[in-house]
Amino acid sequence: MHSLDESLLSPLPPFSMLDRPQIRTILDQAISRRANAGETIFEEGSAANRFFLLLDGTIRVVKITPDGEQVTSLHIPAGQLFGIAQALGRDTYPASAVTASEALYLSWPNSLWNSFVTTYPGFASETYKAVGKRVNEMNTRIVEMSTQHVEQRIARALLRLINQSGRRTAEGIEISFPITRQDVSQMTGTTLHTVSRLLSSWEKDGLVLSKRKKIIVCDAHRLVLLSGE
Amino acid sequence: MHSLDESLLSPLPPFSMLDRPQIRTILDQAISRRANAGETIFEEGSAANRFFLLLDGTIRVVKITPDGEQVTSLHIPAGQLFGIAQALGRDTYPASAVTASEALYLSWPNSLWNSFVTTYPGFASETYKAVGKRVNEMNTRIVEMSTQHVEQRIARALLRLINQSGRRTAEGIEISFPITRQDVSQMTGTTLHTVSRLLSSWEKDGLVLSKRKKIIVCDAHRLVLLSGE
DNA sequence: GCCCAACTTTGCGCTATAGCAAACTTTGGG
DNA sequence: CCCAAAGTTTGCTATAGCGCAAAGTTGGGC
Repeated sequence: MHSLDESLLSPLPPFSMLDRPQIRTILDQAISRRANAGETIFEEGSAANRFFLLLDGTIRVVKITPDGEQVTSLHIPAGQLFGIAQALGRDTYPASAVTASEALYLSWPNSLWNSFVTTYPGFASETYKAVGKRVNEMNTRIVEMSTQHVEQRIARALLRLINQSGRRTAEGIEISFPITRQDVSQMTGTTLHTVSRLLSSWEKDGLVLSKRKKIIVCDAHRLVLLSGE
Repeated sequence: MHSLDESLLSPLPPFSMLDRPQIRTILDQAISRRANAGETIFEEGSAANRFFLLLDGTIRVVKITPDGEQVTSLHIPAGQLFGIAQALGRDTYPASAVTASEALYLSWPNSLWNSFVTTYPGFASETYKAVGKRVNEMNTRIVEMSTQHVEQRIARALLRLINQSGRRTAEGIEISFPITRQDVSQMTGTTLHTVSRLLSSWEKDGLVLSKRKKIIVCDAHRLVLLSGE
């Protein structure tokens, strides 16, 4: 495990107020790992004894129902903390974390959480801000699922994805990690069939462009209209 | 505004580790208010400059969609903190708080939040535990809405309500605040019509008993079965 | 005690979407 | 280069639950 550079962490909100020696200490306490796409980093319900920072890639936060269905509650882009059960006063992870693409991440034992919170200025507040954003996103999901049609929900899901982890290309904005119809259906509470039909018809209309495991939004503006403002 | 008794707060989790003089100080800084059923305590999006504790009654946490539809994301029973935007690093309330019944509550200016968190042992951790529980509840909602049918969702909603604020009566367990079909539909993402039909048929089967603005669960066990284990 | 507004019930038709099924396509590995 | 596995498309059918409409019921305020 070779030494990581301080510049990795210094631009990230939770650490932005710290000086290099502080970041050095934090890095030296971290374990760094790489994971292939589709690997599970931690499992729902298991003892939460570490917290994580995603350096590269995307993480899917997934819940599994008693009858085996998967529901994706959140996507975590690079640069964010995850698995922060401590911030929610929990000693067990509320959901599983699965890599959507190849990922690089750091982790620390929970025993360090308190010292991070108390000794590093800005860490606590930025963390709770992140929690707040996720709570907000979940809330939005609930509202959407209660009031909107599948078409609008899928449109919004795509918009959220390109917003959060879009990559500009010649044809439009591409979702920067592999994503299947199935994945989208798990994010929107539908079936892969419906997603497939919808994407096909959008592709005919030039709204999107999709290959296997890949979605490119060509006309974000019209998608916004479809999503119901 | 007469003085409140320390025994009001001492059994509540966020304050349970404090001694009477500490609670006295906290109480003396609080403003106490009463609200009728249906009153809005604070509005989604408005500046979050106070935080609250519900002493009596029930609060509905409500979001309103651009086209005026209401979605209830949470119910808060007596004894819990609410409007704790600070804990989520926000400076604006993420949803509106509406009283479901007559309510009694305390509130403090946000400027005191930090001192509460730092000077009162247990306050921070208990608060974040509460946040964690709510996050969990929201997650559950999302999973339910994604995978379950209306019947199951409504069954669960009722079970959750009697669990959280049920009152034992001769006929069964009664939801301890006035609740309409409309309210239930806003909690489950359906229409009042569907809720009405379902409640009627459940009443025929002896599962529930409902009057105007009142629901009593007679056979919780069979309701659990309906909810899909 | 009566009236009105707020709730509730119920019927009917419609449609968005799930469910099922089967064929097709892509891709990576042996 | 071919095969298997994973992902995608598409057609058909069934139906849950919504939207609309209209009539009933309840209870609080005057």
